[in-house]
Amino acid sequence: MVRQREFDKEKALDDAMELFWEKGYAATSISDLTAIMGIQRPSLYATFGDKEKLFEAALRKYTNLHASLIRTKLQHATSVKEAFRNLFEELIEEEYKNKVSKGCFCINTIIELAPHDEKFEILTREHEMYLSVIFQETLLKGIKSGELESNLDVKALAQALVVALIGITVLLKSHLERSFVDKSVTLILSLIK
Amino acid sequence: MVRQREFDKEKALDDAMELFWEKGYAATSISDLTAIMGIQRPSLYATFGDKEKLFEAALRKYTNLHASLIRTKLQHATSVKEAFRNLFEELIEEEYKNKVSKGCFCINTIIELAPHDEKFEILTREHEMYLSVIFQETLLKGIKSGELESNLDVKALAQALVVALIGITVLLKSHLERSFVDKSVTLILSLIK
DNA sequence: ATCGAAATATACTGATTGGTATAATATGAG
DNA sequence: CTCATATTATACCAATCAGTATATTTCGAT
Repeated sequence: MVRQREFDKEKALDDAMELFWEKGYAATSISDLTAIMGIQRPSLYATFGDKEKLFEAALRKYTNLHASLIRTKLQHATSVKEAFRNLFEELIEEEYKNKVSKGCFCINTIIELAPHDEKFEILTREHEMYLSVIFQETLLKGIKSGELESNLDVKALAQALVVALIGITVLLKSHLERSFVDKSVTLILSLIK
Repeated sequence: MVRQREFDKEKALDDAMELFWEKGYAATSISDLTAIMGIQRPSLYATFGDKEKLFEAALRKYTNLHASLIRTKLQHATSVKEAFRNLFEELIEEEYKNKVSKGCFCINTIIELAPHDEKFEILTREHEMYLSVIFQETLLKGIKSGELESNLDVKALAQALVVALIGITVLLKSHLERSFVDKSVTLILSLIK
């Protein structure tokens, strides 16, 4: 090792993640990336391989962050019902705040790349399955604490909540009126008994 | 008018719709389009304007077809519950049949273009709202016929069903295991009482 | 102080992008 | 038959694409 890298690799990857997240794979050019990452073209290729490798690294970073964020939010709540309500409401609040709604990087990739590239089909599928596992664990805790009914179909409910989360996230990107989103969320959360 | 067009405009638009639906806006080139539409480049521009205009025409054609397809399916059923069950199950069956899952052209566009182009934000939002109206009408018929409880919150339920439909459609693109999808659908449909 | 390896900056590659200019062809109106 | 017009086919445009060759700079090991 002789000359040290002048930029922060993780910071650069963060910047790439944000841009791919907002614009998708095809609509993001290498020039866009080097501009926002603040590095030169050959540095990008030397550090991250090529455009697809960089995208994959960015997506993996996102799914890890996203999973641990959701896990944390669900853990730090006294009531399971309240935890899920907060999860959905914060998502809604967040998306209405931003002018350009980026949605979920993983969902965006399911739509754009999963059907055409098995690598991303697997990566995104495993993330969604992992979310349902987190949801299951949370629901189980609620049953143990006596908050939720013991005959609840935990697996089905967790999976339905993932479906709802995805549906809501997509709808938020077209700025659907707030009451539409709120009403449907309330009804779906009523499945948690 | 002197020389008649040698190709069928609606047929060509159909072909463009299929390709945009499968690959999205950015990943579809004019060369891809002229190849599948079987026409020359200047014919495409003379007939449809430019790439974005062609995409918009294709999407409008899709949303019209999609809405009337769903309306028909819901009308031609004796039971409202069965009608919604069939709607979801046929969607699932269809997506598992195809090797490349195209999903829903409107949802794909919400993800790719709605956040960056108000024209598509509005177009896609209105389609999803229209679907919820079709769902509401169907649920109301079920109440009138006595099949459904009269105190049902029709609007909220219709909107929740749209959310679920979107979530399921997205998940099908990453080829999630069948039981995941089936279980969550069954639970969500249990909201129709 | 010198050498070599890695990171940098500039400039370049061939291929592809969306969009057109041009010229040949077809066809109905007069 | 002739002319005007719209459609066709070919060939082209500048701009941008992903990726790289080259040359310079940096800096620790010797």
